[in-house]
Amino acid sequence: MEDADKVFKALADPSRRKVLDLLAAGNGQTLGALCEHLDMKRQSATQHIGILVDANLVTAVWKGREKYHFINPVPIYEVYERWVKKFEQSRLKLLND
Amino acid sequence: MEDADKVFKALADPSRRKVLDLLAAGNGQTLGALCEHLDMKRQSATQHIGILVDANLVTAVWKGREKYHFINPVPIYEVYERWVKKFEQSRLKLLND
DNA sequence: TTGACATGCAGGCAAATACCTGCGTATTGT
DNA sequence: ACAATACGCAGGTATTTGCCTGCATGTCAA
Repeated sequence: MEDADKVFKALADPSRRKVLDLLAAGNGQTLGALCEHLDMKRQSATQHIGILVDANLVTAVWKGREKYHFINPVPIYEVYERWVKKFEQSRLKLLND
Repeated sequence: MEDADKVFKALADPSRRKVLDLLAAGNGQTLGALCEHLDMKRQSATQHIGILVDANLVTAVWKGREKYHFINPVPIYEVYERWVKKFEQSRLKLLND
């Protein structure tokens, strides 16, 4: 799968976007900590986070028996570079009309 | 479904992103014209475009028996406002390290 | 050392997705 | 008028998704 596809697919789910918001609010949280705010079983959350990691939006680091999660803002910025800037011109044009 | 969800889900498919690229290259194309560049039946393309219209990323206008399609860049900009700006800070921080 | 804790792994299932085919409808040009 | 054109609508199907349950594994603390 293409990179852009992984990123968009990862972002196309409210639970996964919530994980990003949770990490933006406090980076380096464990799976358990994240689960407290997600309305699903731990194993389901693991799958969602796996998709985020695969899209390179999140990095996971083991420390003992705990797994800490960190945001990686780079892919989301690349999406902006590729998909937002392109349409920015026509948006501004639209505002002038 | 939430607005952001519709937009992200719409963007989470390479064929639909291709439609946006096609319209960015030439706004106001008919379904038939778009289909020439999409590797699927017209009816399938219609479904994809329906999702783009529902996400308000594309507007369709009938003229006789032809249907013309136009990009609407606003939702994609709102996604930027909500999801890119937020992580911009941590990205710049990352670049400094 | 042993029990509690944090997480992984495998499999099952209902719903959503992304295609398809077949047919119907409105518009256009001859 | 009528055939070709541009498109919609309905339904069927294989695959993917998002959740679950049950069990296994590794780590920490008493």
